[in-house]
Amino acid sequence: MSLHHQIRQYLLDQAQMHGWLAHAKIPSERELQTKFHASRITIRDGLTKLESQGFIYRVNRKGWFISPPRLLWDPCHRVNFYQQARDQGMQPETEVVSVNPLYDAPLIRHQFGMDYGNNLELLRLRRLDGRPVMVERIYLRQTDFPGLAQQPLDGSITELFANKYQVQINHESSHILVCGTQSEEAALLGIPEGTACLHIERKRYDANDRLVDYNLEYWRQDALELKVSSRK
Amino acid sequence: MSLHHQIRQYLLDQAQMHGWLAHAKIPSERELQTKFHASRITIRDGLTKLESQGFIYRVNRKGWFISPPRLLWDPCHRVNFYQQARDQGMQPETEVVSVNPLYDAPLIRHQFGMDYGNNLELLRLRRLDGRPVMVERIYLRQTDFPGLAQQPLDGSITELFANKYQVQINHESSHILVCGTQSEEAALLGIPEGTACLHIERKRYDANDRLVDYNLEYWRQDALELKVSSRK
DNA sequence: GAGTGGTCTAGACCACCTT
DNA sequence: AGGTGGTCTAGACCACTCC
Repeated sequence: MSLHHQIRQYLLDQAQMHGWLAHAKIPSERELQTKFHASRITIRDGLTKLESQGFIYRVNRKGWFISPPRLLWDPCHRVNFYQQARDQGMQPETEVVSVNPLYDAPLIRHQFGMDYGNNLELLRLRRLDGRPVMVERIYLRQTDFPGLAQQPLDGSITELFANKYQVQINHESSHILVCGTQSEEAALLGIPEGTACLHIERKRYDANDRLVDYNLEYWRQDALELKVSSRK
Repeated sequence: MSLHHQIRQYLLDQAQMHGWLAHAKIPSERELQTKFHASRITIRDGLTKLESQGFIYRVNRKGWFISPPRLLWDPCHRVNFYQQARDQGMQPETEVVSVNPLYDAPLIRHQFGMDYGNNLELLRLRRLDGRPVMVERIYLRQTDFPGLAQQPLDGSITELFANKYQVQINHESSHILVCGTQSEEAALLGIPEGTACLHIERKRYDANDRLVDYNLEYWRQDALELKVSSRK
């Protein structure tokens, strides 16, 4: 029986015995070493595998913790993040990390076609029950949303578009894949650079098929479960 | 600069210099060891990280290879797997691993409600350009599809439903998440047990809202990119 | 200062694949 | 038989967190 199975079983047993809950800290790597008479690398291999399966997660230099249930999310019937989280008994938070004009970013500007103008990047970190779970970069045309940086940006961007600027999202297209985190995203999420994450790239359009915003999301891979339904 | 970055950069440079393509074998771990004057564990850490990012993949005890482009897949406008793959210049194959009646599987039978009857499990392995990329388990009611096991099962199940049994899929619901592979799935995909994979759970219904089939897919995480559009 | 994970070295033996 | 990855030991030092 391979080691990460043993560790998994041990953690499951302990969790049941001691009533461990989501976010509970598990014994340190050195404790597990003596418990299993194994070397630290072996233990870490097992923990890393459990992490990649979404069973535990790590906080840099603090420890390993039991993963909570995933947030269930429907990218099509896109309801408000706060609503969605609260409905599932989680405490959502949003932190605005930075708002910056983009002077030179050909790949982003290319998304907006010939319609250049200065683009704006909004970088936000979202938490559930205090744990950072997602970093998103939102790109839009500064000219579409004058004075946006002075608005409260920690709520629903969609609602801000609609209420302050009379811009309605009509339809959207998303790509979903597993990829690695870049250094800034990793630092914000509190995970080592290069750790795999669930990546969602989304383009949202108005009723005239004009791109309104371009959105890159990076989710801790144990934090999200997507739900997609085809039309009936 | 962290090691997996160095390795990544080295591999990218080499790939460009030598014109490496998708599925090209990269130097063995021991070769990389001498090249980087690093211990094997350090090398493996780097390779494992590159793997979890979808940049390289492994074949058990054979080596590490450059990942090909991902198959782009829309679970809503569910076109035929073969069609989708060929349109993207990939060579698709399907292997029927087993077809077995399920006598006792409460979790599966529960999906089919009170309407028990013997359920059937169809286990298939799908390849792209010779590489195993996905394992799927399809569950259905034996009574809905008499003699199914005698039909050719390596093509589109949806078309078989429609053409041989006059059963039309009307709508479906999918859940998408990252999880670990069980031993049988891992063995079929040729990866170590417990490796993270992209998991899709799908339920498909007829026009009367009756569950037709229940489908569990396990994708190598570097093999797939999902595309989802909201209605316009 | 003590404890945590992050990174790394220098070996070892095994199972399996290729030749 | 020789090469590959899979698994493992027994150490080490560092950066950071907590107290």
